[in-house]
Amino acid sequence: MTAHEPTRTGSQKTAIREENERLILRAAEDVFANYGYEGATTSRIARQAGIPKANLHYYFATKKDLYRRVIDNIFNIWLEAADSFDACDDPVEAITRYVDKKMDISRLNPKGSKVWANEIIQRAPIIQDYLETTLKAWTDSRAQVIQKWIDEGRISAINPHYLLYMIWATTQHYADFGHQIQTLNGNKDLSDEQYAQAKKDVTNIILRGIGAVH
Amino acid sequence: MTAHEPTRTGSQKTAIREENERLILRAAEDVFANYGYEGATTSRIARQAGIPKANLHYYFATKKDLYRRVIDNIFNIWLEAADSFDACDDPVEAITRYVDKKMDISRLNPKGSKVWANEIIQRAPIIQDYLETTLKAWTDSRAQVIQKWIDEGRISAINPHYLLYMIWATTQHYADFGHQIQTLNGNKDLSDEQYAQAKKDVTNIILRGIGAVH
DNA sequence: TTTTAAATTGACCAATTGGTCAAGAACAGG
DNA sequence: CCTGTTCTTGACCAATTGGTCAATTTAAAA
Repeated sequence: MTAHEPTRTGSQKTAIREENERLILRAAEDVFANYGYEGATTSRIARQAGIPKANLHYYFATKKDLYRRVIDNIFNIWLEAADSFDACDDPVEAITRYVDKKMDISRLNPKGSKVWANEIIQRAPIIQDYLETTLKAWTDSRAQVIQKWIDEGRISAINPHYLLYMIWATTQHYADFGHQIQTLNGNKDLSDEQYAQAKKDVTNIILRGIGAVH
Repeated sequence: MTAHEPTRTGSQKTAIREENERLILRAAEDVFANYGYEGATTSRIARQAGIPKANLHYYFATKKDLYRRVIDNIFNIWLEAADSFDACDDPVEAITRYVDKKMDISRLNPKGSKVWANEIIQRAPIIQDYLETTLKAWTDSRAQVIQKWIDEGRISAINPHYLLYMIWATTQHYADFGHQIQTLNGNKDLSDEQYAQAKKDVTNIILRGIGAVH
């Protein structure tokens, strides 16, 4: 709980608080993504949110608190996308949907993905508990689903974990390495058509690669 | 040129200088990878190299100089690996070799890969020129090779760039997200056997995915 | 209106940062 | 040996950092 959080019973937030937290979180995501955790300064986040630094610390006691909230957000977005994996039992459709959603997230929310990547690269100093609990549980459970597909002969025998890593790596690459992709694309962002094509190529390579389609 | 570099004609370095630069660069790679550019402190790098901070600044005038040298290293390592792409005209063999080498680098030199990833995530503030010159030239040239394979009907029609991104993303993931992989592997590093299997799965999925093997 | 709580803010602080400097130590060639 | 260069290092500095605080204003409740 934040030090300055109102002490009223219940956790209802004022409209002012709600709005300001939203502004701060949006600015924080941007600054953390572009400068890393240490490179991000609370005064820069405050400036970008359009408020004095002291006011930022009124809403978020420490930089770490703020950071954790930003990571929370992207992690929950991914978990929601992951539901598409469960929505159906057909490997082709499940993987197609999952890749589709993750590619969309990389396009619409690249900053969150970058903050996550940064955190993992630096060995998850803040959110190691997420990895060991929520992420591990989700991963192992979906690996079982994939293993079932293998046992049923619907896809070829590969290690389910390495398939998941491949999907994560490829889809998140379009967010995390978006700047490199943009540069190699003649300093232009991928157009809607290009992005759609990338999505199609990625999906096809994976589906054919695991023998789900021929 | 470094401010304190000896002014003698020719660029021959003392043995002492050679050795100390090596020590510092090794420590710098580690610290930059684990803390990011801003999070890394010159005093920490110096401590890890076993020398006083003032001595570090005798060899490398600024933190930025040091950082650029570290990035230079990993970039050259990758460029060498990329030669395997040219060594042979068969798509199966070329891609197999390239993936193999890149996976090896991810295992043997994960820190360099992490520093690079960090730099790209933060929009390449220091090494943008590399992306626009060397990397762009290399990429476009190899995309042509891949396009030729497509035209000859040896692999299916996909966008060569998106295939390259997929290879980069997947192989580098084993370095950049190594900590996540380790956590999901029960907090144990991938064994030699596991890593070999991952390499095999990655290679097979890609080769089958682009219709190079059946 | 009065009263109480929430929100705002400039001024401030201790700690840390990248980098400097001057004085000396070690080393090389003659 | 001597002489000039390379190397080493503790002490130091201006700038920046995350975070605090007390004083004030705004909003909500009674």
